[in-house]
Amino acid sequence: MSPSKTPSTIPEESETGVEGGRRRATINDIARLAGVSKKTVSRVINQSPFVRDETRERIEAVIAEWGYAPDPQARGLAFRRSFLIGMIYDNPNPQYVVNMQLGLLDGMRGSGFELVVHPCNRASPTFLTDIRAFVERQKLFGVVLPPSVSEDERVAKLLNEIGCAYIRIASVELDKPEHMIVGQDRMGGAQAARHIVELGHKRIAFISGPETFRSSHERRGGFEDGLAEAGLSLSPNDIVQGAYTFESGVACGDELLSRSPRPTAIFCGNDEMAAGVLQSARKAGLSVPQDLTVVGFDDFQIAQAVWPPLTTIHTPTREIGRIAVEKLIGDERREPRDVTKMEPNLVIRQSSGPVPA
Amino acid sequence: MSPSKTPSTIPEESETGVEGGRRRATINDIARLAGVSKKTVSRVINQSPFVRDETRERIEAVIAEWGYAPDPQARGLAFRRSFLIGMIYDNPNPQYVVNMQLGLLDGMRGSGFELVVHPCNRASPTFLTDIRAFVERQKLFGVVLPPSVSEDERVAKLLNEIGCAYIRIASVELDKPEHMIVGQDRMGGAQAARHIVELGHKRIAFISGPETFRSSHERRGGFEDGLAEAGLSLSPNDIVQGAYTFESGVACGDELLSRSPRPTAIFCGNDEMAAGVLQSARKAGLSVPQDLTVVGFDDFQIAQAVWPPLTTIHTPTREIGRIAVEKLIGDERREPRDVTKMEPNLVIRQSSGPVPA
DNA sequence: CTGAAAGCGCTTACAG
DNA sequence: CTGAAAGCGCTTACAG
Repeated sequence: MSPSKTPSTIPEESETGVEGGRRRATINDIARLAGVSKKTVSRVINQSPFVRDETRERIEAVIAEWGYAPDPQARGLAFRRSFLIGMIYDNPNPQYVVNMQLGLLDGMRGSGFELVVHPCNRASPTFLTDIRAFVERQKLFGVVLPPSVSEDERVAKLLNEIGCAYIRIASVELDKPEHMIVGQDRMGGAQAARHIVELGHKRIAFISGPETFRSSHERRGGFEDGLAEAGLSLSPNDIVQGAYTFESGVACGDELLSRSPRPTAIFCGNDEMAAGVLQSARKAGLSVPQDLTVVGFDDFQIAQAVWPPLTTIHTPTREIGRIAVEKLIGDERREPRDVTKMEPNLVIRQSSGPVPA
Repeated sequence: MSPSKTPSTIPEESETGVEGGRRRATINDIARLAGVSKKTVSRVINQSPFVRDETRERIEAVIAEWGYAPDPQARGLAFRRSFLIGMIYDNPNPQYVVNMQLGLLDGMRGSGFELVVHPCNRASPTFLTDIRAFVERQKLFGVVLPPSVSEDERVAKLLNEIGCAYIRIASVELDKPEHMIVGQDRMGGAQAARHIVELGHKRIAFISGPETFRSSHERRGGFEDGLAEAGLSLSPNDIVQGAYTFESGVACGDELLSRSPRPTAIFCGNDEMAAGVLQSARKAGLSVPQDLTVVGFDDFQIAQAVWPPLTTIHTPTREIGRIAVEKLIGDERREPRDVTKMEPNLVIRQSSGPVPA
């Protein structure tokens, strides 16, 4: 087909080179077999437009035949950037972490990128140093930051300084559009409020997440927005501070349910706390939803594992992860990189019902 | 201190090179600054004994001063092996996955290795091809296989063929000692049996995990061992097949509790199913532990989130992860690489109690 | 549209 | 105990 300077075989190949072959093909092998220079093969790999169609097709055929895939380490060394994407997170919820990882992997499937996970601790004295060492040493292509580390301005500043691409996943827009995926927790809070209002409740309480999570404020704010639409509002007394944990849900539930008159509906900042309230209600001898309506947020596994199954606000965590990666590795020329917004939605199960007569 | 052939500075360094420095030091910089060849620096990095103490100290001082860390990509390219460790898994439990990841990261802290996660699906037609491509392309240093993918002999065979180091985490020894970490689920099953027997139960049932998980068999076998110690045994009728899911726990609970006479104690293959049985008991109007004793396995988060909190068998997932990595990257000369065994242990909470009068 | 040279930051033989 | 040369598998200038 075309002259090749050396024999058209790969040294040491005893079998097919694909199945059970001893040595993987390199760019040199492909170049030789296709009768071109390695630079031209490189152009094909990197989708350069400056290759004649005929040449490209010939090279692509050889690549396919040999099952060649460029070595990410060599490519990374030359590019001065690896093909690794870091997930840096401090979210304590296993379900969230796993869903997010699956979403990120969805987004990089077939791209040649790999996911490197990096839990962190914002309270650690080496917090920023650790992240910097991780990113610089691995020459990460980019990082994805879920809440609450996504809300830390120091991290964003650091990443900008060292020139590392990043996506922040948060409940509000806290950075330039190209860096943001917004979960719109506020909208979810309003959905919960409308549902509770429609059921006729008036004595309504809210269990908030920790102050340090932006989502705590958004979910509360949205809830108040939704109540306001019906002319209702939350007094400071109606808001109790939890910690997004099951135990804190129990404690907050205990406090709210001991009041007189007690609330007929409680909206919780997440499912864990809602599950805690369910347990608190049981201890108090109250039936859900007959005596008390409980609404959660997130729609993680626990929402369906408790009894009764929780009415909650579903957040599309996995989809958010996929879109985050696509935004990170995506084709810059494809579209203006505006902020990406995701919508939560209400899932009605059995923990919510009409206000008791 | 010693002659250096070129000026003792790093080009382009405008600041300290550590904080806010523009360029990271390379092996060449260190060699020049220490007045040695890069090969000698390489010897220090790789802990070669053939370096004079004085030389080593001088080089180490320069390395520390500049905060130099070798580039993993360049090192990997030369070594023909990356510094990435893969976790290949198909375990459906988020808590297990996260705990295992944390354990693996514990084991690699400070080592320069990074963790690349790779969920897989044993039912996929490209299952083995995917794993092969992942391992070969990334030139993985090694992989850790938790259950149930750890139980797949095809994967072990593939890894052996392509010469990739691996550790299998399983409930029994299914490979050479150097490849195994054994969870000893059998022992845990026996612990559950002894606890139930001590409480005086005679009508005892077992809800098994899926046939495809080795742990299902081990947990049952251990449970039967423990019962046998007290002269008790399980008839085929006392064993119901679940699927390690909450829903399957509900279904199996429904079946067992509709029998007459019904069992007074149910041992479940994992916590998820035990939580399902709790829900089933509630539907049937039974109190736990007054009317029914329920015992789980794993001691994941859900064990404490349900009501009553579950008596269960704690498995040290995170520790197992740490030890798996240590075994993988550990110093070969340190010790004979025998099989590593981990012990589960009984955690008594409120779902178990004396047999009803 | 294509290629020869130099380089990314390390290590492996091979000498001494 | 130490070093100069060659190479790992790619890409970036620079030519043509």
